[in-house]
Amino acid sequence: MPRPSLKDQRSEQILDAYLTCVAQFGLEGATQERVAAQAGVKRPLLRHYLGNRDQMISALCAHVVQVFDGMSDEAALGLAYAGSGKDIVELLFQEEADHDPRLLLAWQALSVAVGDQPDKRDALLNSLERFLGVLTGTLQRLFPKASSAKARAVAQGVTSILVNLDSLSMLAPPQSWRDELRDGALLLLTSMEAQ
Amino acid sequence: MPRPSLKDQRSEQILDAYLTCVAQFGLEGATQERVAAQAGVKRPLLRHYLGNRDQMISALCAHVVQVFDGMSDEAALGLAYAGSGKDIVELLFQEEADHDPRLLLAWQALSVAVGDQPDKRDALLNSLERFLGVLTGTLQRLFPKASSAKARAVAQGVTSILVNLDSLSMLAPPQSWRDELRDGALLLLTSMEAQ
DNA sequence: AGATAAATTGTCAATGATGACAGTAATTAA
DNA sequence: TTAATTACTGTCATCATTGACAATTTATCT
Repeated sequence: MPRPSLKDQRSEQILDAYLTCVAQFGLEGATQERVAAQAGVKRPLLRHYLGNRDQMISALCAHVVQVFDGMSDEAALGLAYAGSGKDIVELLFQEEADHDPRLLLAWQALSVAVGDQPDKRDALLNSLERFLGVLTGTLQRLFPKASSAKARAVAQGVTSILVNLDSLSMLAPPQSWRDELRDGALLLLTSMEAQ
Repeated sequence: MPRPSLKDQRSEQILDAYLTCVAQFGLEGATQERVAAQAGVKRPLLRHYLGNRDQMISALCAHVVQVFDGMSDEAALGLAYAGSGKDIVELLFQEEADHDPRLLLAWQALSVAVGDQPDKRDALLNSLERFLGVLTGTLQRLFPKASSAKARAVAQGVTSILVNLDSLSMLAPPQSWRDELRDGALLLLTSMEAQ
């Protein structure tokens, strides 16, 4: 009887536009006007589908976490075939792929903006924890002789370099910096073999 | 004849309050009201000393770069006495000291917000480059046998971990994460000895 | 065709942020 | 004491952002 609901589809579309704006302008800079323009809809629609500002932020947070988790799962799939530290680096730092930095930029913007709200704070931390878990697990599989603490430390370091790479992308750093960061990650991974 | 100028002193005071607000709320969230409240002055004074919004942002950018450069110089002084990778980590990751994460948070917030303005972009990149230079130089002194490319890659990695540590500070991560990040940096530095 | 429920748009009031400037207070030199 | 210059405050106009809701359109089922 009723017109078919577009709630899921439109919500996704708007949240992705929201994510883009937050990555570019920060949370406070991502006004409803900008989000609406980015999504190609009129502003009142944002409210219709996502509610008021606070609810929009909550929804964005959940969306970022969901996308991040999806990325972690995807990485886990790829890393299952990794046979060396070099394989890991090539998978995580591939440039030919369409890895856009929006996600981690939005993740960071949210982390500084909602870090005082325990529920969102934990959700963001958990999403990062999942990625760290994937990476740590892969390292333990590849280097079973190393301590799990070492695997964990290396995973934290590699993740830091990945995050930093996306952060820097807004400054359009020279290609050499990207190479150096990738090499840094490779060195860190290589240190898993030592001793 | 004239009343003595407080321009330098007040400007510094206001810029530091501005830096604090940008670290906490992002560039767009650091409204003049908030900055004025943080600095303990009335809003019209901001305009009196720093000009309009764009000029305030430019001034903040210069201020952040200046403080960052000062930190790099200070680090250079301390690193001059470092005799091992462990010394470097202890100096850069010391917790007893009053290293507050505001600076790097504001640096990041600015980098995503003004990354499209070549002058500010270059200023921010140069400030990071100075820090990288200090760290790379120290590594070359400590490990003269390693290639300079390797020193550079390790410097990039350690810097990434430092930046990430300050980013995460807003999420109040468990102490174990901090330890793991520090250990990751130490592993990276230790890899300078290999081969 | 008509009923129903959702999608979409138009519009206005309220609040928030910035720009601008007049006006007052304070400090120093002559 | 007075002139000169700066520090500081009060206040208003303007624009941007958000919240809210009425009104319209569209798609589906009976």
